[in-house]
Amino acid sequence: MTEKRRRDKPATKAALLESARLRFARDGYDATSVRDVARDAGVDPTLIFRYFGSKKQLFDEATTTPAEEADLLDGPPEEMVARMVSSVVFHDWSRYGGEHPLVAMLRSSALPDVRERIRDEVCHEYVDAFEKLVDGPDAALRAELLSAWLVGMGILRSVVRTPAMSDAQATDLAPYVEAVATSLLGRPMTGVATTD
Amino acid sequence: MTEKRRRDKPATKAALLESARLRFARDGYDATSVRDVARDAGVDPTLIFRYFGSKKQLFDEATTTPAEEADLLDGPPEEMVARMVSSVVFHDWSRYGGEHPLVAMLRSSALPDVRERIRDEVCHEYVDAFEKLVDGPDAALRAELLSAWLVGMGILRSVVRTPAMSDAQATDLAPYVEAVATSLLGRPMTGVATTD
DNA sequence: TCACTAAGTCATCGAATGGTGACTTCGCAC
DNA sequence: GTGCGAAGTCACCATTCGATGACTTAGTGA
Repeated sequence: MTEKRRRDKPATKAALLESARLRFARDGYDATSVRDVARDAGVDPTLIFRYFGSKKQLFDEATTTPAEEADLLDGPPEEMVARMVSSVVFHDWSRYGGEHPLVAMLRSSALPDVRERIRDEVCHEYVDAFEKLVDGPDAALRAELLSAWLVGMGILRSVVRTPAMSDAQATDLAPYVEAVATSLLGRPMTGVATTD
Repeated sequence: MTEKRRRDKPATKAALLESARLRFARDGYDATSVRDVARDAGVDPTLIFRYFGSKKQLFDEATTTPAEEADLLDGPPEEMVARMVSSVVFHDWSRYGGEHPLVAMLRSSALPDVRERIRDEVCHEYVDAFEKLVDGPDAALRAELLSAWLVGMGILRSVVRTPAMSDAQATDLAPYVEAVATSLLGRPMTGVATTD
């Protein structure tokens, strides 16, 4: 990250985005200065304004999830919750400071549009998917209650670093994922995902 | 809050703490300036340093939960989870910007000692209490999984403002609280609390 | 080789930040 | 009333913040 780059705008932008992603995730928007980001990237701070316009626009660009991850909707429906748990809790998010981007973004949730982006992502990525699986009444509420569990697990594992959640493996959680998902969705779910 | 106070140190300190509590909860540590807090309290900014020493010490003093709330451990054990849900999700936290202090403090979780304080509070206030109720193996993990659900519910309701959770009443949640708590703790629990 | 353009640097701005010490004024005991 | 100590005010400091515009340098195509 610090090795000298020959003059190369795309590579410099990429380096800035990478540093920004990490800093903003780990320290939040306000605690991160453009000078910090530039120093991490080994780049002159003014390039941030040259390339992104402002600190806020750098933040926006750095924290929009790149939809890089394989779509979690693929695969057997009865494994969906297990797949989501695997993504939120067990995926390697070291590029985001060790937390799921959604969880990291909570640290910048004083910015009103960040709240909105979190809401959109939670709803579209998790609630909507769960809602279709609910068998019974209160589909929206039950889907949100399950989403809340995922968010909470991510937070307890990576932010709060509660002992049992920090040490847990996917197989440890499987039976409880199965039980709670089955209970909340009202249809049989399994706690293990075939793909990671 | 803005009405003139005759010279009264305790009242001035109290006003500063009240403003600080709200600002720090709503905007986080870094986005809150001592001048903001002082202005809200109708007080000269330098009094903050006079009375609290530094911004950080003001934060610490303002955000230590005053153990004011009735002890959640009182009451029938089978209602404990329902009581906790009622506290985290439905209690009026307007003094903290509308969020449970634990949830609000996540916004300042870039500060390492804040993380520790969150962990301590989650463990002592929720995990420990739940752990004693678990009937079966994995007591610690299952207690944390239930705590994670509470934290997630608080976040989805007050920070993310997901539609169903925002509109939900305690009675809407009761059957699901009962089912999930019973499932995770391995013993029959009830979803309604006799006291608020 | 040389000039032109894009990439990167430099000096600097004004505002805001946390923090300090000397000063003034209020309120109460006598 | 009058001191005197506490409560509150004022001027100010060093630093850092986001941001700007003029400048220099490197790479490339002709």
